[in-house]
Amino acid sequence: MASGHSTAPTSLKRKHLLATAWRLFYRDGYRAVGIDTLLAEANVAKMTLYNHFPSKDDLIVAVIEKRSAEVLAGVADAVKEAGRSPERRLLAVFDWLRVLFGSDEFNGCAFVRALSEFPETNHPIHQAAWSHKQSVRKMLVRLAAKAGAKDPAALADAMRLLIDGALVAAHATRSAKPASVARNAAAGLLKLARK
Amino acid sequence: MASGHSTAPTSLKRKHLLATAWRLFYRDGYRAVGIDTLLAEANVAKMTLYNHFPSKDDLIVAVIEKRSAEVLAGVADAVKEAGRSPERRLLAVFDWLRVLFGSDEFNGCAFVRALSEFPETNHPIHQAAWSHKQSVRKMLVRLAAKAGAKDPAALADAMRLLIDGALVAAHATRSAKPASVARNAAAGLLKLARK
DNA sequence: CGACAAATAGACAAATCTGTCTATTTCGCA
DNA sequence: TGCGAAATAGACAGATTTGTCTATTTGTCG
Repeated sequence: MASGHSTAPTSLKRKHLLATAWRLFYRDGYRAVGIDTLLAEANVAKMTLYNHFPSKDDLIVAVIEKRSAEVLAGVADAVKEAGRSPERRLLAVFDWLRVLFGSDEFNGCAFVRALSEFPETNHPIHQAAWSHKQSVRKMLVRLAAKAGAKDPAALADAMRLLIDGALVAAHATRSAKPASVARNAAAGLLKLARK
Repeated sequence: MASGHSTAPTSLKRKHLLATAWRLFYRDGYRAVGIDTLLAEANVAKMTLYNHFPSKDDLIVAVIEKRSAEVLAGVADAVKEAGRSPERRLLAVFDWLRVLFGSDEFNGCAFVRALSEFPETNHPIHQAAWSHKQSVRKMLVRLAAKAGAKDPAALADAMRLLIDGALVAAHATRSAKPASVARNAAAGLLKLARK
């Protein structure tokens, strides 16, 4: 095995390609951005791309998985910063959302948009995007359980609806308000779920 | 003005094009379906299409507006069939969703998918799709007010999040369960909103 | 320096995209 | 039957799509 640069997933070029692909795909759409545009923007040769990724679809899947890891880490951080109160920890997701919505680069949910652009359930990109939503759900179930919900899975399911709905609304309105709406609703549902 | 066939919005060819476009766009995606594919499927000449619609984007907008009218009428029907109870009328939206999710052709929310495929806020297609969501919101505000919510707009906003979240989840899972999850959550929120 | 892997530019394929144009035929209606 | 609009097939433009291939250069490390 070679050491310095290789086609391994640690390659610098690969990381650069992933970063550029994320930026363009998220800004304009997965289908809307062509390979040539990406290569020009990244200043990378075409064969380098196809050396690291078998196809554009594989690149998209890699971008989604990378983004998923970042989001999960970001939310976990927000939970950690929320302190010890189980209720505050559960609702920290919506604080994270509020910050996200306030960002200039925010352009909707990359995963919802992937599900939309590749509507076929069996499509690898669709599955990668949904896999992320399932990971979020798992986190929500844990937090809901610690917050005293009688049926943590049910509360997590409802919260997921609020989150995805807020992502859609914030995208279209360019406003952070849906984060507050969702947070208030989730707080109410938690109250009911504890009784 | 001519009578029988014309380029007026009542044209038979135009309706046929809209119906075929809806079917293909909704199944495979707005960008994914090319003009040639649509024309072949509809058995219509290219110049006929461009005689009725200035561009593909205009066609997509027309498809979305047509679908919006159908959805609003369908939901209104569901509300009417729900009887007199204001609470049941408000929650009728979720019964309509359950039926939608159970359909074999269901493939996610055409409007969420349009927002996703055309993420730019100013884009006419994006605006047409969001305009539908605003119409739904107006309906929800009215129903929420009659159901006794202290802040009908706030309840409607929360319900919209639940609805859009359910549409996304039902798309990815091919299940009608999100309709029940959303309905239960909405019923809980209504209870809280009445106090 | 020598060797080898990685990255490069760019041609190329074969298909597809939206939209335009023309010449012809079909169709409805008076 | 004949007028005029509507629809047709099909060529065409010009750009763009993903992916392959080759020949060359760059870069790194022993």
